[in-house]
Amino acid sequence: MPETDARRATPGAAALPPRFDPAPLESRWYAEWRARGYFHPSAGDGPEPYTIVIPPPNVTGVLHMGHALNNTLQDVLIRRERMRGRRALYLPGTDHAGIATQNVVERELAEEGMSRQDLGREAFLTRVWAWKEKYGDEIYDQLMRLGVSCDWERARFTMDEGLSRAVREVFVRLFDDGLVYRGKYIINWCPRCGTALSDEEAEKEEQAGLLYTLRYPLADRAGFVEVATTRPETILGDSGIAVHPGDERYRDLIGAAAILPLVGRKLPIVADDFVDPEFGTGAVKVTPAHDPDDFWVGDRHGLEQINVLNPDATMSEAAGRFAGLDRFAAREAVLDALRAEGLVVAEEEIRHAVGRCYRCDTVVEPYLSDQWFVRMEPLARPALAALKEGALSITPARWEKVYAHWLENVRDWCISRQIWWGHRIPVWTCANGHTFAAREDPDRCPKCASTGIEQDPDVLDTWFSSWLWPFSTLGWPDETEDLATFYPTDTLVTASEILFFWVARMVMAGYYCMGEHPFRDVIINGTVRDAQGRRMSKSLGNGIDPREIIDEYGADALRFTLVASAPTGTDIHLAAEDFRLGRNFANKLWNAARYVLMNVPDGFAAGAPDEAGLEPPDRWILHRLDETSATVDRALAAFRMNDAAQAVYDFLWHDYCDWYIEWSKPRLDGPRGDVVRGVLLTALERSLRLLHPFMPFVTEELWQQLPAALRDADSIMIAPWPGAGGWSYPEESAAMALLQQVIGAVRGLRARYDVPPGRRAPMTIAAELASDRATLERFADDIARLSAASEARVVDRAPRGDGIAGEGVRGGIEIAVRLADLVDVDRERKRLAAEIAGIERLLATSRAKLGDERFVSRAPAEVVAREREKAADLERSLERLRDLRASIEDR
RNA sequence: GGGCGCAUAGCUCAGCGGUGUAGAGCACCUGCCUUACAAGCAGGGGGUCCCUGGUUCGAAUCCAGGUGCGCCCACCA
Repeated sequence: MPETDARRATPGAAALPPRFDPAPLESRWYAEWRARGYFHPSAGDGPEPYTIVIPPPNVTGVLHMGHALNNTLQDVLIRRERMRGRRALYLPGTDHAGIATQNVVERELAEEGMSRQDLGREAFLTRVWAWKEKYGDEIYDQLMRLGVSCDWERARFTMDEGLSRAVREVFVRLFDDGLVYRGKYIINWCPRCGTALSDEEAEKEEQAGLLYTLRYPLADRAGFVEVATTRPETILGDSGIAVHPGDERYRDLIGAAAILPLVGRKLPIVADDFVDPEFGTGAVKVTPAHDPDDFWVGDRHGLEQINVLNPDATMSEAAGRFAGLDRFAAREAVLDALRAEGLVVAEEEIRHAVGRCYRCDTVVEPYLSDQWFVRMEPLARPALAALKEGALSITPARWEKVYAHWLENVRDWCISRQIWWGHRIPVWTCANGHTFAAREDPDRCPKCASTGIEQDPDVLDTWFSSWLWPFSTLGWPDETEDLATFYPTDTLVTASEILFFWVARMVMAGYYCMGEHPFRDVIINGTVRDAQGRRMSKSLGNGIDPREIIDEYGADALRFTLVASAPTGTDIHLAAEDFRLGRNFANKLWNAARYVLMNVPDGFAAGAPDEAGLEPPDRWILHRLDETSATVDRALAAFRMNDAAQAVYDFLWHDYCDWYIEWSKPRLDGPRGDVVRGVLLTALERSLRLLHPFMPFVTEELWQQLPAALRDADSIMIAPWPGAGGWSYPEESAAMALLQQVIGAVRGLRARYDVPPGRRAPMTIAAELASDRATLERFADDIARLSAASEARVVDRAPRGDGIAGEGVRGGIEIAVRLADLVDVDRERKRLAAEIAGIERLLATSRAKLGDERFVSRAPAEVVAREREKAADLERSLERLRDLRASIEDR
């Protein structure tokens, strides 16, 4: 840029290129903040703490948009509280993600032609740990690029020594309290992963299937009974038939028996309320080992449990001649055999829910096996009470109902998994059959001192460590200073999918272990979807990689766009180009700062502006700044991060840049130049602080360029959060609003009559009120300059006739311009006709309203008064337009 | 089968403690390289506020029913 004017050649301005380039400053500032220890609050005595624990991403995880949104929201809250002077702890970590991680390593092994069984348990675990050491921290690097201010010195992993101790401690406590039990139950079995899944991990999916009606002969008499099934292969495990006790059709059969085809087993016919007489034939085959309902029916009626499946979903020995077949092959084989005997009487297409493994999508099998469970009901009680007593809130509030409903109907939690990677269940059995849980690995049985002890081979569900996350990460079960300082945590931000998996269970664990809620507020963030509204997924290939967005537009752009794009809890639909919103805003801010810095001479004595020297535009922008700051505070208190982001955006772009900077231009060289400089700097500095939680990098970089006297900290990160500046100037604000309206009207007129930008026509502004006139006269030059008029003359009555076009600004104020030769008369005639018709229409509506006795008598007086004003305004406009039409026709 | 949410401009969404001619961003059109920013500036076009009914002086907004879409829960073989 030309540096002809020495005053403008400041070091600050010279350092800023006209285009904002985020990459270099992001890495520089992140390293700097970290090195200075800003992320690491101290425990013990000190200011009020504020804590957020991260929802730990899987160690196998790669940063996706969901993480980016979730962690940005948390960082916004954390950075603001830090600026407010609280000891803000954002505690990061990762989850060992049992099945997911084991799958990754098993896949690696498979490529080498090996299985985990080939390696053996010890060697396999060594290998998983090696994988974790190598790749486990990658997600941290990705989070750092987002700019999140996590305390990396406190990062935890769910299989850390400390967290493993916490897991043991809780398990043993639950065990000793009788809340852990082992039972033979129907669980969801994933044949591919070879493990049990909790109910939450088995995702139900509606799909098309066939419902077969099968005919079973009766045992001791002629005839048959018909039953329906979608899984014919399971008939091999049938051990009874159930009908509804009140079902007339089957009354005689209760107590009798049927014969299971292909097998010949005798099936007692029992009566049970669970049967829906309306569905199918009203008779149900009972397969206690392969269906959860049937399990309970069998339990009530003492029916045999016959497991016809192997863990890999091939048919077991119990399946007789079908043994060894895969379950789906067996289904066809059984059907063929039944058809051969004429026992398949109907096949019907239906839609039904099929469970699938949430990790690998394999169809899960209801499967009878020995598993460990946690009794949930006693744990759920305080978690439910917390909500009702207000110790816990969920935003958006509608999720509170969902949370409560789940807790009220909570089922026991299957916590054992038949995999190797995870916390091994701390239960041992001795040679004499004693079973016990222990905090430390024992070498003998505590009851009989037998040394022949064996540990349960299974590991715990991954969530059994993550439900302890808010306190295990702070050192529990030890009474650490961290725990005393930072627990309970304050805000938990997470996705709705894990409300039950994780959030509800954390609340339970919080009360059970700590006697206190683990966090005060739960924020449910929405799902980031693609432009078509589809969930971003690997298989669809429609995901937007946050790292690519950071590379292209910068972390600030990514953060701002995500936060500003949707209200809390609402899904966000985004295409990659949409992130230009944030990129453009960062660039706008950058250039606004460039402008200010270019116009602030070296050594400018910056300080709070002296109120006495302030003119209306100065007061207006400071007034707006205070309003914005209040809006941001209100929005953040209600966890409406999008509204807060939007408020700062609107202020900076539309108030500060569009108007105040433009006002400032001619004044900088005038006698009040330094006042304007002071206001420019003050407003910029404060809005940088307001924006910092959302866009940490660009705000820090620009803030550092400001005169040192304005900054009372080494970094904007630890600068105070802006409160009210005490700038309340409603009158000046109203005056400025009037000017903006007038300028808008003049610009509109010019555009409407195609006045070329070079042509500076004179405008006349008529204002009836003397006070309005005074304001307009005072700023006539600004009006002319900002609307590209050659002159703005202020009068009390608009001139009429002689081709003068007008534009009403509002009651009593009008803009007039002599059309002279500027206008195509024909076109203008048409335009006028349309406008007159429009106004006549509005006037008719308004008059009808005012003529309606019911409106006048029943509506509030002020509403009626406003309606009268409106009608009067319309009448005035109409009169004006008719005059104009007449004067055009004259020509 | 229950529960919850959504339906407003071509797209993504505000507005919905009731009141003047329903807003923003993107996209589109017109004119501007005005020395902070063309990643910008100024102006503009574009909407039976899903449908039906009700309450009211007045409904995008409140109520009821319907339709469509989405999510969650659930043992219909």
